[in-house]
Amino acid sequence: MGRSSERSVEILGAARALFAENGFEGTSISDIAGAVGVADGAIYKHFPSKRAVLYEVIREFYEPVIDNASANVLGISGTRERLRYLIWLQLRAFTEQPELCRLIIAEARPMEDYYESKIADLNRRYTSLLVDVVRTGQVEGVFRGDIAPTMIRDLVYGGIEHIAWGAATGRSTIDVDEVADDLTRLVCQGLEPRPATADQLGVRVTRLENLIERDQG
Amino acid sequence: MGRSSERSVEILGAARALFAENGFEGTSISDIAGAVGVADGAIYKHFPSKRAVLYEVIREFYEPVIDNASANVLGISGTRERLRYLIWLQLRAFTEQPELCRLIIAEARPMEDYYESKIADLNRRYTSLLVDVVRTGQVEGVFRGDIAPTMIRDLVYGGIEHIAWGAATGRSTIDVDEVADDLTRLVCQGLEPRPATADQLGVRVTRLENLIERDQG
DNA sequence: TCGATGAAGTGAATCATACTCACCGTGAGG
DNA sequence: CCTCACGGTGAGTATGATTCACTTCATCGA
Repeated sequence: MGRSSERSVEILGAARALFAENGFEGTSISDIAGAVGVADGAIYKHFPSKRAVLYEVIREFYEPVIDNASANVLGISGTRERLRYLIWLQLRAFTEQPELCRLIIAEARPMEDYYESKIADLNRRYTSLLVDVVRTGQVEGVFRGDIAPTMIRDLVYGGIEHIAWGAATGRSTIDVDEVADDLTRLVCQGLEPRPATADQLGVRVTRLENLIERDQG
Repeated sequence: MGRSSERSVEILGAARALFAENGFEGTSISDIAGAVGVADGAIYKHFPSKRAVLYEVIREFYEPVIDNASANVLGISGTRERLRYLIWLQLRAFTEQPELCRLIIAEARPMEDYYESKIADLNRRYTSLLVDVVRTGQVEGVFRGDIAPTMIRDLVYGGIEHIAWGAATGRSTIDVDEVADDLTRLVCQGLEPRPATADQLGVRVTRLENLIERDQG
């Protein structure tokens, strides 16, 4: 068992490097076995499939990131600051671990069984941090309550993905702090509860006037 | 030439149906050839590769969508209304053509050469409609000018993708009009120019005071 | 009418690659 | 000393994209 788990670690290390370098499709089992220095069949003594190797590589990377995030958000006070932190974290992941992010988004997520995999579970756990922050904001009254927190989650993470994709694939760069500021500002302002304006009241008064006149007519 | 292009149309029709049903990976050249009633090799007399067939299937679907969108946005007055229209269009695409959307996002986009393909060009043309709308809004003063319109584009389309993904893959449903309203409201409110608040002015006054005191000190 | 041409079609061969399997060697425990 | 499970081997299988030598046949200039 000792030797076996060491070998597993070796395999995962080699796989991670190769996947990051050449992608999942671009890496063959032979490549991984060759890098470790064993025959192809040996890989299957440790993992049931190439895909399982990929998922395990991702899990090893992802899990500490999530633990770190969950541990830290709670230490931040203020809904806006928490939101900014989560946005900033994600943007930083894209710029500091572009290959792994690319791997997750472009190679793992499109797979048939992704949504039943451990990786999808990790992702749900991770993004639910933001859902909780938004929900708290709504309870505290700093955010409008008439919009689903899950929609904000999708908007933010989907948006970040698109914004940072160029950076993750090396076709452009982003300023993490600046983008985090812009996004946080936009979302927080967009979620602000609005006091009644004269315009809105005007519409409602007109409607009432029309109703009353109809009654009288 | 007549026969040839007819055959190409047949191939694309069969491919589209099969790709939509079983995905790109789940469809073999033999499947397509079989559906058309020719030998495998015949496909390669019309398309250089399986991937080229996919790109062409997508292009045929995508191009009219874009032409329709470009023709119609200009007929809509008001920045907010135009924005809502583009958001609504995209959400509707996800609910009405879920298989094609899935194909583009999960199978075409992760490919190596996607960003050099015609499909990526079409996408750029399509999403630039929204960039133009936002830019116009900034020029007219209904939107803040201190945020990149391309960021809004990424936020909106990335957000929509995540929001509608469950619907595109049949794991959930969305109310297109409601989501379009929510998103439009959020983005427009988030982009509203803000009049100076006492808080902001306070920061600036303090800064000036400090500068003056230093000069005097 | 007829031979030349080339587009469309054929299907077996090639190549790449994930995965299986029958067998091997070894070291720890009985 | 025996055995047996575990890690390892590498040839074999299956699948699927792509190639290619060859065939068919409609068109066309002579």
